[in-house]
Amino acid sequence: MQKAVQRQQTRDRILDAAEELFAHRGYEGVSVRQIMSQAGADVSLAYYHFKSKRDLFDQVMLRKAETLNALRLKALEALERRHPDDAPTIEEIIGAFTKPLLELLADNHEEWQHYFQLIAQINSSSEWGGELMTRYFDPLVSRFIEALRKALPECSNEDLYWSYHFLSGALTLTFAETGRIDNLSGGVCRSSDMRAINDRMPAFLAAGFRALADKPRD
Amino acid sequence: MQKAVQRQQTRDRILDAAEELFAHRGYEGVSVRQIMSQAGADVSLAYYHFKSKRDLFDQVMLRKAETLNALRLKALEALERRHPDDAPTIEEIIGAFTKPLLELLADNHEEWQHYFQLIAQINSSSEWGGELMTRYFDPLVSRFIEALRKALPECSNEDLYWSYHFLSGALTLTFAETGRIDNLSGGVCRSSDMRAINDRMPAFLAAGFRALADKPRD
DNA sequence: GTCTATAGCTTGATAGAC
DNA sequence: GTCTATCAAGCTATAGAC
Repeated sequence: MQKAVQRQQTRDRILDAAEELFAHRGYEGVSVRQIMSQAGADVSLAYYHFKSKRDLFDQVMLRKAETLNALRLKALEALERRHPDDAPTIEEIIGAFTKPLLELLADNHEEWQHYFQLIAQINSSSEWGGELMTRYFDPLVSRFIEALRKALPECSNEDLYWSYHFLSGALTLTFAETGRIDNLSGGVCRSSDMRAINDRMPAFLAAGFRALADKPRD
Repeated sequence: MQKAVQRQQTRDRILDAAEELFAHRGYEGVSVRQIMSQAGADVSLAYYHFKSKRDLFDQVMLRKAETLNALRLKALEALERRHPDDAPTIEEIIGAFTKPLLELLADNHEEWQHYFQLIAQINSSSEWGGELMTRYFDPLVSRFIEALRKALPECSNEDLYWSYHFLSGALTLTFAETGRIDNLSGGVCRSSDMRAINDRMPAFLAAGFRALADKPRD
């Protein structure tokens, strides 16, 4: 039993190191050697625990996606239970989508920050964005879009998907905490100010959804 | 004179090849050899025309940023000339920010698509996003934010900067054309449908700006 | 300005001892 | 399971002929 525990711990240390380095420098910007050096283990162990560098990357993506998707689904289902007859507001549904991220960051900032930085890069990558985001997140996203459809029955499918797409861009960039808004605003705003984000993002995006839903059809 | 022309042509071919490959696979995912092979020239020529791989990358970024910034400034100034006394609407200002991208894509799709894919990756990169986007785009962005401030005098500085930040995420992801919305929507929406984007993005984002500007202050 | 050739290093991945 | 040692390939960058 002790062996199995240690095995899992080593595996996790490798995944943690890979997550952080991939998040900062991208898949191609990091070598297996650098990952194992940060994990404090020998290079050959990477290939004992994982099939290849690419397999290691996939496991990094998958590990936290499962946790995040489960929390988001739980938040949405709790919201729907509170509205057995009517539909929740757009703000509430978007809140169920974003609140889990804020809570995970509040609990363990560094660890989840690395993951969200990684997701932001993948989402914007022309090579991997379409395939990987679809694989890891779209089943859950479809579930959220269903909820949004019920709350905006007059909204066309196209408007709904484009609205979600704009949301996705704003969300992933925001949680990447690149520091750009700090520079642009001369210090007035800070990338890491999760309270400022929570106060603004759902309202901003919900207004966008409504604007497209209410827009007169051509 | 002929020599100077050929020199410039070779330089441009190298920049074109670098732009396309960096856009698809990122800075670290591409070798100078691959770039020069695509450009149809010898590896050593890369180091004749550019100081290093990183210098080549910087020149790729700079070349089109200058064109794009100039067109955006022209669009904003033309808009302001049409409103000598009153302020333009938020939609019009956002339109002046996004229309140049659509026009450049309409004229020369492939070339500018590569550049926008590159920008999307840089913007979302935790390593480079803050620094490079600031360097290449923030002077112009500050000019746009000034115009938005005039159109939304009741809006706080913080709300303005955060609103622009959400805009930036939505915009760069959209023009990256990753194909994700094609997958998510089951083909209902297409990443490359610039008409659909032009019909929706300014309205979506303008509504977001107004929602934050009108939000009661705590 | 464009080539050949190569220095000096790092890469992903594996074989085999213990 | 964890090490040492290593391979073949690819990398950035430069020196020097023409």
